[in-house]
Amino acid sequence: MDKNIETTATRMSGDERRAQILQVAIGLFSNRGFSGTTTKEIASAAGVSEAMVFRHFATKEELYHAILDYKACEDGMKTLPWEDTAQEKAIDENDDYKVFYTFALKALQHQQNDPDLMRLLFLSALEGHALSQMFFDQFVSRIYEFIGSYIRKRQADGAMREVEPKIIVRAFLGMLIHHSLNNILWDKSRRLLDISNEEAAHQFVTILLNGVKK
Amino acid sequence: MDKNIETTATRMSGDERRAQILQVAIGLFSNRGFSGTTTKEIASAAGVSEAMVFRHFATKEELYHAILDYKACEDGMKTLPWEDTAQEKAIDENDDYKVFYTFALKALQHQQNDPDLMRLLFLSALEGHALSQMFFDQFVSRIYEFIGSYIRKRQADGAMREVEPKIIVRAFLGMLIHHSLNNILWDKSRRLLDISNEEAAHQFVTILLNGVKK
DNA sequence: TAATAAAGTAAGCACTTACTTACTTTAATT
DNA sequence: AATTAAAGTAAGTAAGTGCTTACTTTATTA
Repeated sequence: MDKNIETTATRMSGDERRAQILQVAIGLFSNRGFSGTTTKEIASAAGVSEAMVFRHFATKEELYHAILDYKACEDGMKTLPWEDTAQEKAIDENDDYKVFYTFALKALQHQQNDPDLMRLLFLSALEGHALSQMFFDQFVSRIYEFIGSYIRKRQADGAMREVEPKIIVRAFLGMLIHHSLNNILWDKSRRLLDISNEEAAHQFVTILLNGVKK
Repeated sequence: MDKNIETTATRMSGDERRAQILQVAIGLFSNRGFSGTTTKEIASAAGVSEAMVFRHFATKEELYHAILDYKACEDGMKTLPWEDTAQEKAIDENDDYKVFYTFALKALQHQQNDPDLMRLLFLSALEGHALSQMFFDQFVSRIYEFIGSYIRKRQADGAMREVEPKIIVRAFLGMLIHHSLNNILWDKSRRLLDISNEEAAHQFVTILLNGVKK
């Protein structure tokens, strides 16, 4: 009578099924955390028996690792600033506003489009998973270096005050990440503050640049 | 032979035991989350049988609620800005730096002294517990109003640019909370950035105030 | 078209979970 | 010194938990 509407030829190849289980698990882990998600839930959300989950991933832990790898590497690493030609041009031209605005807008959009990544990263950090630390060491410290070195250059130009660049980066990332976190966690309906990513990026960057210029 | 060293007359009154279980549970819940903590662990960390935990708190959920109540109300509500005479004086005198610096330093110190509160709040938000939302609605929105109204006053004075105050508050809180979160979660050894609370408060406030002044 | 390998499952294993029950120990009170 | 009420426990329970086993179904290919 009321069987699944489009799930007729559901049998997938091994790779397809593995990828699908991974996707489904991302949604669950990022909303309920590691210990809040059961392998049974994952299996039934994927529409297969639990045994299939364990055929593709030896342990629950291994599945979790695979997700963090996938999310942090595939998803996080390649979507961010370096290798962006517009950004490079702005850097060469010392167009402070453009450099920071481009970065900010990209970050805010990325976080809005994929809240799972942020949830996953915070949850794994809070739950003390090692992969979170690895992500921080590899990815975040590279951002500090990237923006920090631009700031150093502008300080040498006499265009910015002599403040430890890392502090400026922290202030900047703080605004961006905290804003996204607010939107994702507490103020989903934007009752407290409802602004577009463009507006947010503009205002944060304006505050920051006025705050550090000479 | 090697029994507990000081645990001779361990029998406590009901209230004492209840309070002790609560304390012990705070430590566990804030480090492992709700579903990552077992009632057995709580009991043995408190040095009693599981049955005692359930005598004082009907369910695990109820214990968790009691903790969030205790932490958010007792701990968070009363330690913050309002009712501080020095703060009130600074507000009356329009001493922007003092107003924001005092707030920032207090917040940073509080977060450093009691990382459990922050962990608890983020974990419960990520795990989707209702109490987290309640805390946000009651506490955070009041901070927005408190700082926001001061900003509005200074804007009327012509001392600050006409930016939606809530955006400024978000930028400010973003710097503070993100900085604490970094220290608590990823950069515990302060390898990336090692500054005192005073230094951090000073730099963040300087950036913010220069960023919004007219 | 029969052989084969991979996709799939049902049922269960050993163990853990939140929570209970029936009982014992301790300390205050009469 | 006997009574009583509360603090405490040992040993459960039923319903999960991650994970396995022994088996069946389906698609490909020799």
